[in-house]
Amino acid sequence: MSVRVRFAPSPTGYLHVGGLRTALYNYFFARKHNGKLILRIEDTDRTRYVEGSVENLIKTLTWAGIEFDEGPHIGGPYGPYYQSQRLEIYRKHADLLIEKGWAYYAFDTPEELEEARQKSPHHEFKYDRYSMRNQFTLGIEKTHELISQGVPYVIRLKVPDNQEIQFYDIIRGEISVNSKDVDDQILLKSDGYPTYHLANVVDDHLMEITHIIRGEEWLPSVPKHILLYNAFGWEIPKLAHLPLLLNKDRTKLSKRQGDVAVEDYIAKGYFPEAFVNFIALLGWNPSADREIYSVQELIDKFELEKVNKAGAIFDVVKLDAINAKYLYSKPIDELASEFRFWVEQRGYFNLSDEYLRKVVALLRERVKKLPEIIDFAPYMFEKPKQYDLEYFKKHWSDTTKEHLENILNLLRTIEDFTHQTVHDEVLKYLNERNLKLKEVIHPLRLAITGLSYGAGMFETMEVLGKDEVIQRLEYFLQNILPEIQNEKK
RNA sequence: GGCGCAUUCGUCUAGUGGUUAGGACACGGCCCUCUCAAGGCCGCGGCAGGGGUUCGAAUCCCCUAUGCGCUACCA
Repeated sequence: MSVRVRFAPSPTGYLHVGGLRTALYNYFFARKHNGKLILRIEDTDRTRYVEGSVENLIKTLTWAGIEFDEGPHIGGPYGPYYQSQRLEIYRKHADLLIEKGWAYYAFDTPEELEEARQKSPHHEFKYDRYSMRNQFTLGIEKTHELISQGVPYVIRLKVPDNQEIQFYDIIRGEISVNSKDVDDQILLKSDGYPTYHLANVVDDHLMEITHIIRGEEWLPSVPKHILLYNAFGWEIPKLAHLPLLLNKDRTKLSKRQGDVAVEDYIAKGYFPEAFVNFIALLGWNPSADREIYSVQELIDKFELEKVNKAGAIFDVVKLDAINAKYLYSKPIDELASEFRFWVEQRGYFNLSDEYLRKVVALLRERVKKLPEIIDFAPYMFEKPKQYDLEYFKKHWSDTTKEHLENILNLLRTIEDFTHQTVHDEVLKYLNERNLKLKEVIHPLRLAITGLSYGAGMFETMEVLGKDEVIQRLEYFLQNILPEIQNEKK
């Protein structure tokens, strides 16, 4: 039987990084086994629905390079792929469970249930079908009467009293739970929508899903699902419950402690390849002898059996390191055109492709993310607004001004303004006077960039160009120098 | 509270009875050097604890501890 897996998010806003990893593992698994990947939207909670989130989900998944074979955006033979459009199907199956005696009607209101919960000492509440308001306490006739009168009701799963429910998880192995610890789960809500438990079992079966790969938070409800599969007489898909992604303090990854939306990382300028690479390695590792893998390699090497059991902390430092590796190795032209987007977002237009290419080539090794170049080297985009005074104090001597003026004149004479020529000329000047490069290179850097750090100074000068360099030197010597020397006193 | 799952350097992990417990990121040092990076070399640092089983345990079993998840007419 060919592999069919699904990613089934809830349209509640953004794509959670944990969700992305789940989607990724499903994607890897599907591709590796030449199977199908299905996108199914679990929108059975109308109160949590966020307008436009499905489009956003698909957009973000696409950014990450995940392609679906079936889904709401592309259709497919097992649709509809919105659960909200499958209500009759769930209703029919719920009725079937009632008929077979696997489910029953209940009339307790949310308020009544809440009250019962409050009364129990330590969250010990479990639905008691022999004391609450349902078809067992009310009787069949009364039940039908209430239903025909239009009294709201839910359909609950009738969980057997004391039965050991066993199942096998590909990642965790044999797991066993006694049914006495399983609640009579609501399957069909009073608004006619199914709960997750009914909907996912029915859909996974009807959509012929062969492997359920999802987050660990679903592990405790597997017994309910097993009961449902058995009640319907259906085969249970293979199960694989992924470990959770955690905050630095090992709590479940949450909004409070950083960004959890994939969209946030897109906005920060991480590359999709790098982000996917990083996320994929949280909870699974093909060999551990390196950390950079292409998507194709991840697909080829992926094995559910090798996924870790314990949760993994989402560490941005590592993400940055991986992103930096991609930044150092991507083709310059590709980076340059992408860089234009970030540069323009910051309000810098009218920069040539060639200029952006040079800036990226010179500075990419000094930052973790492409847009960081703008903050790291603002002098590439505008004249210095301020000058590092500490840097000035450290490298300025009584003769520095004179040398800078001489070098400025020297630069004016250079026709071929490349880093090599400038370097040679400046060094010639220094050698003639028996001076070291350090005596002028820092003052030059300060005058031209305002900062104490940056790429090689001759390379920087070449990129900025002769006119700009001369302008900046002149401006510094005439306007800035008197000012800061004044301050110094 | 109940039930379930988990536990190898700070972090991500390799490891499936015999290894000096390996790698990467981070951190520290050195080299390179016009600064900052990058790169190279070196270093720091770990099997949660306790019992078993075994000639031998990070690996198998049990207990404890800790963490996490679930315990909704949310997914």
